[in-house]
Amino acid sequence: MKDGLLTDRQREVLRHRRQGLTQQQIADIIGTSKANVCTIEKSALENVRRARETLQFMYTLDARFLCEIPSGEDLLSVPDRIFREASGRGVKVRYDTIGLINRLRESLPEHLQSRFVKDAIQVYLNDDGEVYFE
Amino acid sequence: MKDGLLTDRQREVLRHRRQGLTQQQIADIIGTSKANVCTIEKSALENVRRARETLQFMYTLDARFLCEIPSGEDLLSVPDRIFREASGRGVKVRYDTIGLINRLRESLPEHLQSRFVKDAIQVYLNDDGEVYFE
DNA sequence: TATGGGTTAAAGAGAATTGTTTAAGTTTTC
DNA sequence: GAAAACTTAAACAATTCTCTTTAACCCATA
Repeated sequence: MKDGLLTDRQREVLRHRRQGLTQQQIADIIGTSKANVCTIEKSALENVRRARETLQFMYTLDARFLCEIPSGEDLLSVPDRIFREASGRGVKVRYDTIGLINRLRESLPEHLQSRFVKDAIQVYLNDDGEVYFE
Repeated sequence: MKDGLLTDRQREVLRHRRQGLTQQQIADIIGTSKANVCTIEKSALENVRRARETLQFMYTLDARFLCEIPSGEDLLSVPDRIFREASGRGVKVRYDTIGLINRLRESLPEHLQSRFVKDAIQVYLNDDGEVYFE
C-alpha cells in the first residue's frame, strides 16, 4: 500500500517552492539542475491535477448513459440533442446551451475539431442534471 | 495531457459496479474473467485512495518541519515531544494526546510496531496547529 | 545587454502500473 | 452444504512514469 501520487522528490520540491525558494535554490539543496527541478515541479502539479479530476469523476459516478454524439456532428447541435434526450428522461440539465458547449470544450478538447465533433462522444447524465462526457 | 488517474477499463468497471452489476456480469460484458474484474476494481479504488491522499497533502503543504521522531521511540511519548516543540514556536496543536496518537496511527500505520516507532517519522506543523507525518 | 528566474525538448535507464491468465482461496446467500 | 459472489497470489508482456542530463530558449529588469 503506497502513499499518494507524489514521489518524495515531488513533495520535496513543492514544499520548498511553497516556502518561496527559487528553482535554482532548490536545485542546489537537493543536488540537481534547475531544469530538473522545473520538470519535477511540473509533473507534480500535473499529478495534482489528475488527482482532482479523478475525484471529480467519482462524484459523477452515479450518472447514467444518455446518448452518443457521433463523429462529424456539428458542435452547435449537441446541446439540443442533449436537452431532448434529458427531457425524455424527465431530468432538467443544469447547463444552458453555451454552458454545455463550454463544459464539453473543457472536458474533451481533443475530441473536437473547430466546430465539429472529431471522435464520437459518450454523454452521461445525473439525476441532478449534472452532465459529463467521455 | 492525460485525463485522470483511472484507465478506461477502471472507469468502465466502477460505473457498471455502481449500477449494481456483479463482477461476473461485468466480466461477460467487457469480455474477461471475473478475477480480472476484481483486480481492475481493486486497483481503481486504490487509485481513488491515492488521489484523496494527494489532495490531502496539498492542503497541508504550507506546514513547516517541526521535528523528527527517531526509530525506537515510545509511541506514548510522541505527543509530549510534539507539544513541546510546537509551543516553542508559539503554535497550539489542534489535537490532544489521544488525538495525536490516532492521527499518527491513521497516517503512518506501517511506521509503527505496537507501542513503538519502528521507522523514523518526520513531523510537520501548520500555523493553524494542523499536524501531519511523513 | 547581461543576469536571474523560468520553460522546453530530446533522450535514456530504471521503476512502477496495467491488463491478463490460471488456480486457489474466502465469504455470502439460499 | 452447494452455488454464487468475491478475493488473492504469482507470473508475464506492454506500457507508462520518474528522474536525470544537456543544451537551448523566453522574458523580465537593472
